[in-house]
Amino acid sequence: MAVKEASAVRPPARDRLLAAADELFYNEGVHTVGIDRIIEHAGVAKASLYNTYGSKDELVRAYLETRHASVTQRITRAVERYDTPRERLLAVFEGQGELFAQPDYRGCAFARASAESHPGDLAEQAAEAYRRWVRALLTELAAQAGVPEPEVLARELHLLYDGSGQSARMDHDRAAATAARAAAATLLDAALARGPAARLSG
Amino acid sequence: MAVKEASAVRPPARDRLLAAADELFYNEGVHTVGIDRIIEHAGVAKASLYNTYGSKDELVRAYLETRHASVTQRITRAVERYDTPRERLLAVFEGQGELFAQPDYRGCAFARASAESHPGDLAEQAAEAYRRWVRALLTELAAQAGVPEPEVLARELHLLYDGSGQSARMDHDRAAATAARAAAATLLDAALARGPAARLSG
DNA sequence: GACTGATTAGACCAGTCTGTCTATTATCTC
DNA sequence: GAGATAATAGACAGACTGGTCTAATCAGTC
Repeated sequence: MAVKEASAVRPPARDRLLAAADELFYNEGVHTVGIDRIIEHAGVAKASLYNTYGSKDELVRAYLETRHASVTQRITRAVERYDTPRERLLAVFEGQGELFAQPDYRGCAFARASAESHPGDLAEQAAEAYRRWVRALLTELAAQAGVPEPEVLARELHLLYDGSGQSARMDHDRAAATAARAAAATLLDAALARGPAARLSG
Repeated sequence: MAVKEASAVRPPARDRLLAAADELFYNEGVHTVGIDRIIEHAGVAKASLYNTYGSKDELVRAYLETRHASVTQRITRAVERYDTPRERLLAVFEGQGELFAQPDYRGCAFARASAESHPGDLAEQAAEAYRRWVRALLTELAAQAGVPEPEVLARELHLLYDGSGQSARMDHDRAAATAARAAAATLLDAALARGPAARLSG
């Protein structure tokens, strides 16, 4: 056995720091929460944070990457639960509803982080990547549903998606995703009624 | 003539401070912008700020009140431009489009300020008041349009309204309000088709 | 010119922030 | 036990924050 196998022996300090960052950054804001709060919450020395992540910015990046992976995975799984294109498209809002149902949901992490950041900042880049992912997913699912102009519908649905997140946060309305799903169904049906699918059925 | 008539002689320092606060707070964030930046931008001594507003918090309050008055006035005027209930309802999104068309639009001021603030904070209260105003307006206009359940439609339209603001900010898509208006028209028509108005016409 | 009152620039205070550094302690392999 | 490694607590630096205070300057009325 070698002296050490860095990849096999997982240092818990890194994970505890990330968990603490995730909780505090998300709940109280990236800007507001200081290094001292994080290392205290993680039970870790300050030097360990800087040995592990190098800077607060890098910790923020890791936090946002974790959020991105977690959210996209949840939405993807919700979509994969269904078979029909219509259900799969609407499932995006069901996945969003699952996010809202978490006990301490406080709004879209990227919208929050981006609102605190400067233009071109790390947080804004992460938010833009997330938005591109959502838009691409909605466009693809709209196309598979047979909508004549998938980009147009995807744009409208993205409005609902964003609005739903904001309403869940600011109105403390966890059923916002349900309303968004209903509105999305209406928009989808209207788009199909205007498109080639309507000609086939009519 | 008396020695001074405080209400007649308007001190420009107060207004210059408010203008500087409006510009800097909105563009760079309430938290990020410090007192020094504001007084420098306003061309005013620090003591004048504290003699006039008392604290940074009070300046933030004045800034948000100004924004509230300005935005609600713009939306109201857009609505009053039309006569038919349908046009008046959709005009809300036209007024929003006018906001987006401003050269340095950076998203809903209340969403931005609220994202930086703590729960129960001054900024969050202002954001909630603004949201209540929007929701009440949408509900009233939906009712006047003859929709059977105005609250339900208003909630969906509020999602579009919020999403539109967020898209305008984060996607730099100033035509977001146009997409929101189109989606709102679809939702309105669908709601009317389900309601008593449909029975009258069908 | 003298008085009043507002405004000015800027020093200053106490606190917070990120980040560095030192010195000590715990852990683990030999 | 010896030695290497990593984690620890915490002092410290430099920059920033909101806010107070002093002292000088300016305006307008008598």
